[in-house]
Amino acid sequence: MSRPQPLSGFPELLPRQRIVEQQVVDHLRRAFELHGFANLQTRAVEPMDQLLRKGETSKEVYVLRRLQAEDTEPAGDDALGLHFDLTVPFARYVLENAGKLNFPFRRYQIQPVWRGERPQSGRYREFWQADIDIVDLGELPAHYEVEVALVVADALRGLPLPKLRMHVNNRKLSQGFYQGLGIRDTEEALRIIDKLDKIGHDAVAKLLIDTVDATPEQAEACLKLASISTADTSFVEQIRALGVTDPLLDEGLDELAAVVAAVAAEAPGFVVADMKIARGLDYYTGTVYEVFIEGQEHLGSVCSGGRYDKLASDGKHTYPGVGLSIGVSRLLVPLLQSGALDATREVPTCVLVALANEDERPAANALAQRLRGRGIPTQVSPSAAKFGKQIKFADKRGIPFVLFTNDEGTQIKDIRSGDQTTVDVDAWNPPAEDLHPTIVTAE
RNA sequence: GUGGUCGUAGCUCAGCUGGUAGAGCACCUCGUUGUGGUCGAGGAUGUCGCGGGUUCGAGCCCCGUCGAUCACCCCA
Repeated sequence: MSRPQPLSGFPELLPRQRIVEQQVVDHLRRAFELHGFANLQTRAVEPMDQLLRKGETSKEVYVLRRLQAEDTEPAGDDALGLHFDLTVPFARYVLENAGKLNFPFRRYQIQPVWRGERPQSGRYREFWQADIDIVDLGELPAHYEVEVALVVADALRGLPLPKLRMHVNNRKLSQGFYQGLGIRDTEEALRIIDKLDKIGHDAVAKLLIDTVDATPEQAEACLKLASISTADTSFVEQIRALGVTDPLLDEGLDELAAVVAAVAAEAPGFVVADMKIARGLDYYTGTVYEVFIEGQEHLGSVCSGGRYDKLASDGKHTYPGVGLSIGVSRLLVPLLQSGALDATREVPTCVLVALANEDERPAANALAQRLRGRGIPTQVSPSAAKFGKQIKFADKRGIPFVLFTNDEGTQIKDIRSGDQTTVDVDAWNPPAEDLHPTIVTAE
């Protein structure tokens, strides 16, 4: 029997990597709660018709099937599929609980999602998303499009990550511009522009001409727009200078300028208005966001989202929303695997209580419990082996302190420096940075 | 889902035109018989991803499969 091999697209972490992930998630959670977002957890499955509502994403869904199901059993819309994001389940949850929720409602949700795609670096079949959304009843004020961007900027700040950049656009702006130009199928035009980075200027021009019947001049104007990218609100003048007018364009310009101005003020250097951001998902109707790791753009967006006006609607009421989803796995797994991110140790343990002989175990347990009582993670040595072995046990795991009991009383040794001093167990505290493992970045 | 490349010890890798496996690091023991890391000596380790085929003989050739990775697709 050979060793089991990993399953493609289902990454699993080692303990010290998981410590990093856990701390990042804790950080995000604290930040979201500081902004007043309540936590929510939704079930892993949704009915297929809910998941397929957006049409094109259908092929990515993992379908759930009973082992004992008969082949004759229908696997249609009443079948269950694993959710592929957290926005669609949330929209369903809002509709289901509309009567019990207070609007505007803000929530965060940190859960795994599943997609049946072929894995690549940064692309997984099971991965974690950290999602925030704000939904309202009927109308959603535009200022929430500013707020969610600020929350994410705040949440990502202070994490030991490479430089991140948020690219923002507004669908009204792009579609208004295309409309003003006289292009009919503005949705399709948007999808084509979204390919700009991948297939290049000329191929996009050709597609626009072939697919949406754009004239060469219209195609050129679309590409001109897409080339605009500014870190402040100067994009407004640049777009005005292109001479296209449309009411929808005006709306988009105002909304995007508000987002960019606010985020640039709050998190300098973080945001950039980027007219070629379009987003694949077709339910977005206003601001769209994509965050990239600078220099790692090939990984794709590590956080994205936007405003959606009609995702949650029961026919009578509509609950427009805006939200962003951080791809926790995409952000962390490549950094963990390359060693760019690591933890100071692989266990929570701060102190190892050494054992002189097995008879002392009850006393050692009591000693450990006193440290734990003051919040110091402590474990007792697995055996009364030679002290050198016991120190090695701690060293291999990165446990910084070993406690000995000898003629001099209780002594704590910092095994990094070798310093060993007699201490009062009920008064001793490790340096704050040693109490819990922390994240370290490779140079 | 489609196509390309790759898969040898825990890790990084070597292995000639097919002749039944090696290095460095890590690990274990001892020197140092109850305070680790250095140094020295010694030791253990693989169904060569898995399954099948060709051959007197396969780590090496062929087919399949699984995994890794890249591109497409799509997206966090």
